[in-house]
Amino acid sequence: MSGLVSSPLATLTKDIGVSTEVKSGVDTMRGSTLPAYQRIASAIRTKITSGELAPGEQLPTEHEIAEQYGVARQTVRNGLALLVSEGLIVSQRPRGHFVRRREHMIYRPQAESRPQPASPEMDRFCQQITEEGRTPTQTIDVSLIAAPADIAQRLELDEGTLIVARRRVRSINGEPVNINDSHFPLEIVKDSEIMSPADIPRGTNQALADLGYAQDRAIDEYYWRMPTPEESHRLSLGAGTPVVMHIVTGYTVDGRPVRCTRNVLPGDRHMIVYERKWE
Amino acid sequence: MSGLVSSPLATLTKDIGVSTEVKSGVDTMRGSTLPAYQRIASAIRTKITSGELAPGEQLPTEHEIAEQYGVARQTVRNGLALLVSEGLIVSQRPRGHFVRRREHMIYRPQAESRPQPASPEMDRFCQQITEEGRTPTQTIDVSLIAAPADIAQRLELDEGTLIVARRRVRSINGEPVNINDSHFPLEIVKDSEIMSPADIPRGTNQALADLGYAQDRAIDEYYWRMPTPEESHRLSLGAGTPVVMHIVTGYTVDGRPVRCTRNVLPGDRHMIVYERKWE
DNA sequence: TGTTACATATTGACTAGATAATCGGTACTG
DNA sequence: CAGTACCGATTATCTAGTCAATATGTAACA
Repeated sequence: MSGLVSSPLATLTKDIGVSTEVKSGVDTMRGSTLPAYQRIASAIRTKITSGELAPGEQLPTEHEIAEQYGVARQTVRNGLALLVSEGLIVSQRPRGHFVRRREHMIYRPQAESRPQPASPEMDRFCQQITEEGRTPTQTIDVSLIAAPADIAQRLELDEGTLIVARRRVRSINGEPVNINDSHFPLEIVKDSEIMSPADIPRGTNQALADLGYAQDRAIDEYYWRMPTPEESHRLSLGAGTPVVMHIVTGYTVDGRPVRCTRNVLPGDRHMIVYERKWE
Repeated sequence: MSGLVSSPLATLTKDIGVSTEVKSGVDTMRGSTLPAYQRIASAIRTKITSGELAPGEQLPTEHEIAEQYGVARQTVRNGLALLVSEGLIVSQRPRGHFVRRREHMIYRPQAESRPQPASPEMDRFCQQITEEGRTPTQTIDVSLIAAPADIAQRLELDEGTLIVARRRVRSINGEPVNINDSHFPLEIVKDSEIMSPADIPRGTNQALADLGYAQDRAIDEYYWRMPTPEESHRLSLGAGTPVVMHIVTGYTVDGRPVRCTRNVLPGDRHMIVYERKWE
């Protein structure tokens, strides 16, 4: 369906992209008036970004930090909460606070419409990143629902029209990594294998093509936000990890929308890669 | 450079995509043992997502909520902090807490390599979204820097090699909306107009082409995280708004990387749109 | 030896205050 | 009428504690 299954899975151990040449932040701008909990957070943040505190390393206890800075424990807790909400540390009760490990998985939406890497650059690019051979598992659930507003708009149907929803949660090593909900107009997929909650090895896109609705174009939309509690739970997300909504609308050659897929990608486990050609 | 300037700017007043058919979350799963501050957050969250509390509307004061639930004010504050970190409400001291307004701006990376919408679907799609005619402003700053690791890797140079960094902050109505830092190998742009901190109306890509380094392909990477304090400050971000890192590497027809651009997009102001053709 | 029970350290949740900062409005003054 | 000084409401920060929950290691026990 999307690029996840068919594209190479890989992890980036190096935390690329967080600019290192950028120094000084809000913290140093008005040093004296900055509240204590922010000063504490800043100090720890600097230690993390500078590498003094390595990923996975344990922080001093709240009590120790409080003593060190001469403040109440609650003040330290406020500072740590800030770092947790930034996704820099995690709390493992009652063991302590730890610097978070971060690794990215490559997500390549184009893999569903392009069988192989299109150019040697893409090849080389993907090779620069260590590959791993892990096999994903998934659970599928198909149901008939009334089209919610956003899906209806994209499928050019009225809100509330009956459509087919094919929901999937994909996991790797038992850990869920993304939610993938595809929606189809009922009349198109009625009585087809898409209605059955079984895996379709050749892909739902091919199945759709076999029904006479081959996709010719697709529009990808992305936006990002903090997860709802429901998503946090379904994807077992920690605090401070944003999610990206990825919505794909597929069109036939006649310009008719035949598929609308909604992906939820957790921020700490994915990286999207596209290739683009000048025209 | 990127799609922002040349593509239509628009806002989505409707908060699309936040699934409405998804009910019940962690909050209702273990009602009795859930801590008070989470119960309070849950109740307010439900009022917001259900529409009972409209965007922009003011919440009761902390004192009032504390009285209503029979808890200490600090407990209410913990609950509100949760909602702030989720990006659902904002605090305007000392006026009170307000439900956050959310609107998205279309960001179309392909606009830099495709002069106009490629298909009628894309046209229609963009028209479905209200357009606005606002003019962006920008500040440019060019400097010679030692290549940081992530840029060096993509430009296939050694870390620390001198490169040209062309940094921009783009604003609309005085409000900054994105950070855009382009990097070029020094030998390519030496003594060219790209070195001057002035706007290049025809675009740096065209300028690069005029120097004999026309881009033929590009690779887009995206990943998302919570902003650093420096980014929060530069983009005047509120708490609970994640950012997307967008890294573009441009290649000539020979496969030589000639440009690496790093974009930082604040999560509450952007939506990325791609069009993709089946091949 | 293997298992169970317990002690301990640490974070999570919460209370009941105090003081500071800041916006909006009001009353006073020239 | 314009400007200024002040006041009140509200959030921000912080203190100094209490009690609860829970991994982890330790000691007792069968």
